[in-house]
Parts: sequence; structure tokens; C-alpha cells
Amino acid sequence: FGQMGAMFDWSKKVVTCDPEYYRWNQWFFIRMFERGLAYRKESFVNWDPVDQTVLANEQVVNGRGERSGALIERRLMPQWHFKITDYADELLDFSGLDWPERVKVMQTNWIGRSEGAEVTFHSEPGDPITVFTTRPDTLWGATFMVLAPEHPLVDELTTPERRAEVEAYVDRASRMSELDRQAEGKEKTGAFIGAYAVNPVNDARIPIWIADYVLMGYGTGAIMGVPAHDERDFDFARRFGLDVVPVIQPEGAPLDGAAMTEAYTGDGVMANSGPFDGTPSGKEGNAEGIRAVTHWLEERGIGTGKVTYRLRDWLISRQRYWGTPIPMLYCERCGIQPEKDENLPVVLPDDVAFMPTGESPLKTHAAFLEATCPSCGGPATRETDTMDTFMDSSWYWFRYLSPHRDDAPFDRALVERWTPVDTYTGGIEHAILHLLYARFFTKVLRDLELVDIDEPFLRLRNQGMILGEDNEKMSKSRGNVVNPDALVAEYGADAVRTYLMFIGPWDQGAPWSYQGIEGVTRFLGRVWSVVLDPAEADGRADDTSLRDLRRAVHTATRAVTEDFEAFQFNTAVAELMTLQNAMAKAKNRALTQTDAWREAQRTLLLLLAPIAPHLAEELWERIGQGGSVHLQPWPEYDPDALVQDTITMAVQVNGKVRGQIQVPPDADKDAVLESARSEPNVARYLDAGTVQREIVVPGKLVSFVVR
RNA sequence: GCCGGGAUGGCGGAAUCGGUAGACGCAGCAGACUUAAAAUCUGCAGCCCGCAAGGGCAUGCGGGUUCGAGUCCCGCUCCCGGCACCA
Repeated sequence: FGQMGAMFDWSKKVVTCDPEYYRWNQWFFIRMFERGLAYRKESFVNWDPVDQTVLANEQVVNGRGERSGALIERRLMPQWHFKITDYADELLDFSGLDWPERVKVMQTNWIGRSEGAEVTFHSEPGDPITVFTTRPDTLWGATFMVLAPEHPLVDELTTPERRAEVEAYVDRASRMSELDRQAEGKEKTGAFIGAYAVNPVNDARIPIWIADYVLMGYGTGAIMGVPAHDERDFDFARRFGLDVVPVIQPEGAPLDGAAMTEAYTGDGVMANSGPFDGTPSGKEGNAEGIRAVTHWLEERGIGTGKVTYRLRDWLISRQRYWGTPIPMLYCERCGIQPEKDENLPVVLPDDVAFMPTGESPLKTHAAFLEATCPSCGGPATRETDTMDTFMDSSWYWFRYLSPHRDDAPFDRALVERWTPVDTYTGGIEHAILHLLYARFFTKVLRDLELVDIDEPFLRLRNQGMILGEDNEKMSKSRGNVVNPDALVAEYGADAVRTYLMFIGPWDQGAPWSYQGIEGVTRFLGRVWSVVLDPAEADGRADDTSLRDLRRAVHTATRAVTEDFEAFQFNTAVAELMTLQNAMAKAKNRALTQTDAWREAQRTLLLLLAPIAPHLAEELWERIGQGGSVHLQPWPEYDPDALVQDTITMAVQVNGKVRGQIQVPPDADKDAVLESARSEPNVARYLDAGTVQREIVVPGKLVSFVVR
């Protein structure tokens, strides 16, 4: 970065593995624990066998650990979580944020809000089994139930004659990795547990199955099977010979359960549904059917309206040594206790013995483990899990403002002055990890009354990726990697910077081109000569040339300013090239002794400075300007300088351009039409028929309709 | 499968409140300078027909609206990215 001319204020540096920083991770953790936002719970978690730690859902990609790439296993373990689900609805609200659509969509999908109802069935022995459904209007079509293999009722409900098969299935499911489960794809597997349930709306006796397509971590871990109107349930029913009973009939040919080849998920009219027969219903346009059934279920105490999210609480524990120690203690008498604030930071010991098993060395470090219960003063054992490193990045921008304060995580006044962050740039890979956690954490800090803002980053932009010259992602194996250090050594930082801005739209990226950077290098060379080389003027300074120069300068000032604000750096560079070309022309007209020329020189350098800082600074000094170019006010454009003596308007006949006219910018409609009609080529076409309509778009064109 | 974003000259890309498509640059061609080359400078340049004037065709494909469509509407194709049995 240094070589590229980037500048940093190192006095604001933060080091997240320094106790000076992570003590505040611990302090926040304790505040969250006090509010019930941090809690310890035994649940099925993602276990990375290579890194020997659990991972958050957000850190599992296609069934593999985000860092290690190892196949993730499911384990039942007690772990610390942050209650991000409490904020699910608020996190779905992006109003006031100027963020890329795709990031908002990704977060929305990740949170996965579903409206529906919970409905309670009962097994024949009497246990209530609650299911979640988004289609309560299809309840009458439920012909079976499916529990997740891990569902707590499986063991109790399984009949003796089915036990062997069921246990084998549960065992197999528990051993399979997430990826293996997914690899089985649409081919459904499952086992009948021998028990039956009663459908509360029509008293139908329906078999209870287990299958791994039902996930313990979503909804209630149990579903009603409505094969006629759900694709997955349909596949399952066909595979195991279960009944298919349509209860939503589309317009036209009625469905026949025995003959259906796929589930019908569209809208229709309820049938076979007791009091609701004939009610229009479906997900698309007829949600009132769903609402009516939900209301009916609530009146009868069978079910309730319910919103379910895909989002799970943020699993914050890690079994790694490197990380912020979770500041909690286990006391035999008092249970789980937070460490006292005055004992923070709980420091990571540096005299640990790493084990060949990969297990965290904290687990066997006696001095670390031994602690005193803050409640009773008796002996306690310290928590050995550390925090996910995304904790560090969830609030660092607040800390930047006052990185060394030791009495508070940050300076409140500075936070109010500087946050939220106006513009945040970064890679799309943070779309649902860092950016979701950071939003959550900001809202938590707000609720802890530590900050006054709801969102951390107002405007977000994702940069595109520079590809290899072969238009493929750069990689060592492809041999298409372009090394920035070598480029800076060969072309200089300014040329590399300018080309990276010019290569294409900043948020889109583009393939690298050595010929392209040569072109930009030539441009910077021309900037040097146009500013410094003595003029070889053979022309004479005239008013028109002078006005042309001033117009070029002020047009560029406006365009570059607007482009910068819109992150359109490629067109900003193009505007600077246009200005340089205009200046080269002016130079040949002997304008170099004029004020307009000196303004042009200054403006070119001021506009170029953010892109090619070294060149701009050097030239700024050489033309005798005082101070640094980077400390000057940004130039403003003069609207009067943009006005032209004459403008060119296109003339169309029946939609085709047949000529151009030069008119004063303030010419009235009749004058413009007169000029257009007298253009010889236009006249030819007008004479061929009768003019039906005359359209004048001021400053743009004239259009004749001729029949 | 669902969701999001794209498709414009030989190449990277401009132009989207509908108003002269191809700014700027790369590559290319011609010329100047040079003994020559490089560098630099000047000019030309979407494709087709034409000496020219000019005309025709053109923004992934097929329709539509409009005086006028890269831009709006309907129906497709392909490419990139995300999610993926979430009930």
C-alpha cells in the first residue's frame, strides 16, 4: 500500500490481539450476558475437524469450513451464542442505507423470514407435536408427518418392531456431514417409526416418519407432509407409497392425487377442507385464505400465526487458543458467573503447550483455569473457549477514534461526531459475514446505550475484481498473476493507480491489460509536457480559443467532481484526458500567457491529484504554486463558462437523422424550425410529402413527421 | 430450482427523466520528424454500398409502444454471482 501512495494515520492503529483492544470485547460480552444477549446453550453445532473448533453458520460454505476447507461435522455441544435472532426483523430493514442491491438481497435471504403458522398435532399416545408451516391452508391435505432424525420425541414414539431400522437411520444421519446430506440431493430417504398422529383439523390418522430432509435447526424440527402441494413432500410420498390428497384445486382440470406427477404449488380453491371448501387460496395472490385458516386455528386453540427465520443465533465460541478469552467462570456453588470488570482483561497466557491433538492448550493450563468466583469468593474454573475473530471486526471503527483509551471502549463524543461511517468500501465476500455482524453489534451497542446510531455504514460500495489478461481469475496455477509491486517498479505508482481507475467501472472490475497501462503512462507523460514544456505557438490568442479553453476547464471540473461522487472513476480519468487534449490545442494557439491558461494548469493538477498524487504534487511545485496540491480546496466550476455561442441540433425526418443545424442556444422554436427546414438534405425529405407534426426538443433535436 | 447482475466496434468501455449510439483509451491505418528504427506529434477510423454527396444496416434474439428505443413493455437465449431439501 505504501508503494502505491496510500497514507495512513498510524497514531490511530488498533491491534485486535492486544489486550488493550480485546479487553473491550470481554467488557461487551459481559454487558451482553447481563442483558441475555449472550447465552450458553447445548445444541447441534458445526464442528471443523481440521481446525478443531466449532464455526458459526455464516462460516460454513457448501458444507466446508470457511478457512480450513474441511468437511463440517455436526456435534451436540454446549456453546456460547449471541442472540442475533432478536434483531432479525430490524436487520431486514435497510431503509436509509445506500447499499448495493445484491448485498441487501443476500442478507435478506440469509435471514430468511417466513410467515406461517405453528400447528399442534398429537401422537396417538398423546404427545403434542408442533409443526411450522407456511401453508396452513393445506392442512387438510396432510397425509403424514416427518420429524428430524434428531427430534427429541423420536426415541419415545418409535415402536419396538421399528426400533432397529429407526436407530440405524438416526445413526447414519448423525454421522453424515452436511455436504453428504446435500449430495444425496432430491433422492429422499427416511424411516417409518411405527407411530401415528391425528390431524387436528379432520381427525385423519397419519403415519409418523423421520427423514433427514427435515432439519432440527429450522422451525420446530417437525413438519406435516402435504404431498399434493409441496415438492419435497411429494417426492417423499411417491418414494414411500404415501397418500397424495389434493386440497387446493386450480382453475380448469381438477387434480387427482393418484395421477399427479408433481406437486401443485400455485393458487386455487380449497377443496376437501371442511368449512373452507370453495375458499380461494394460495401464496401468490390469495393470502386471505391462509389468514382465514390461521384465524380459525387460533380460535380453536390448534395453532397460532408464527414468523420463522432461517437465521440462527451467532455461535461465538471457538475452541482455538488464538482469540479473546470468553470472560466467564464456572463455580460449583453459583453456576455460570461473569468475571468482574476490574479483573479485565482476562489475558491469554503466553506459556502454553500446544498439543499434537490440536486441542486448545488453555484446557490444560492450570494457572489460566484457576479462578475465584466473583459471587461467593470460592474456587471457580475459567471458560477456555475464545471468541470468534469476527467479534473484533464488529466494532473496530468506533475504536479507531480513540484507540488507546483505557477507561472506555471509545470516546463517546468522537463517536457522535464521526459515526456512522459515510462510505464503506470492501469486497463482496463480506456481504453476510462481517457486514451482518457489524450491523447487529451496532444495534446492540445502541440498546446498551453506548452509541446513538442504528446502522454502522451508510453507503456501501463493493469493488470489482481485476482479472488476468486471459479474462480469468488470477491464480498461480493459471500463471496469469500480475504483481502490483513489479508494476509499481516498472511504471510508477501513479501510472498503476490511474490505470486501475481507468480500466473499467470500479465496482465491476476488468481484465488486466499491459497495453492499457502503456496508454495511461503516455497520458501522464502528456500531462507533464502540457504543463511544463514551453509552447511552440504559431497561432494567435483569440477570444474564441480562450472561451473554448475556459469551457473545457469548467466542463472537466464539473464532470470529474460528479464522477468522483458517483464512484465513476473510469469516466473521471477520461474527462481528465479530454481536458489535457484541450489544453494541448490551446497551447498551439499561444494562450500560455493568459490567466485562463494558468487556471487550466492549476485545475488539471487539482483534479488529477487524488488519482496521480505524486505527479500532481511535483507539477504543482514546478509551476510555482505554494504548499501541497493535496491541501488545496477542491475547485468549483463556473456555470457561465459552460455556455456556448452556438449549439448543434440534430434534425430528424420520420425518426431518421437527416442533417444538423447550428443555432444560438437561446434560439426560439420558430427560428430553430426555420433553420431546420432550410437544411438542404432535410428539405429534400420534407418535399417528398406533407409535414404532419413538428417536434422541437430544446438543445437536442428537431423531428419532422412527414406523410 | 429460486434470487441478483449482465450482454454495446477487433479489445476495455461511454451514453439509460427515451432525443445525433460508440466519449476516453488500447490495438489498427496514413502522414510528420529521423539516414533508419524507437519515442513523440498530427490526422483517419462501427459494418456494407458509393469517387463523392449520400444511402442502408447496427447495442444478445423475437415481438410491441413511440415522431423517435441501447434505454420502456411482453416473450426468449446465453454468461457471471449468491442461495440451495428452510417446510
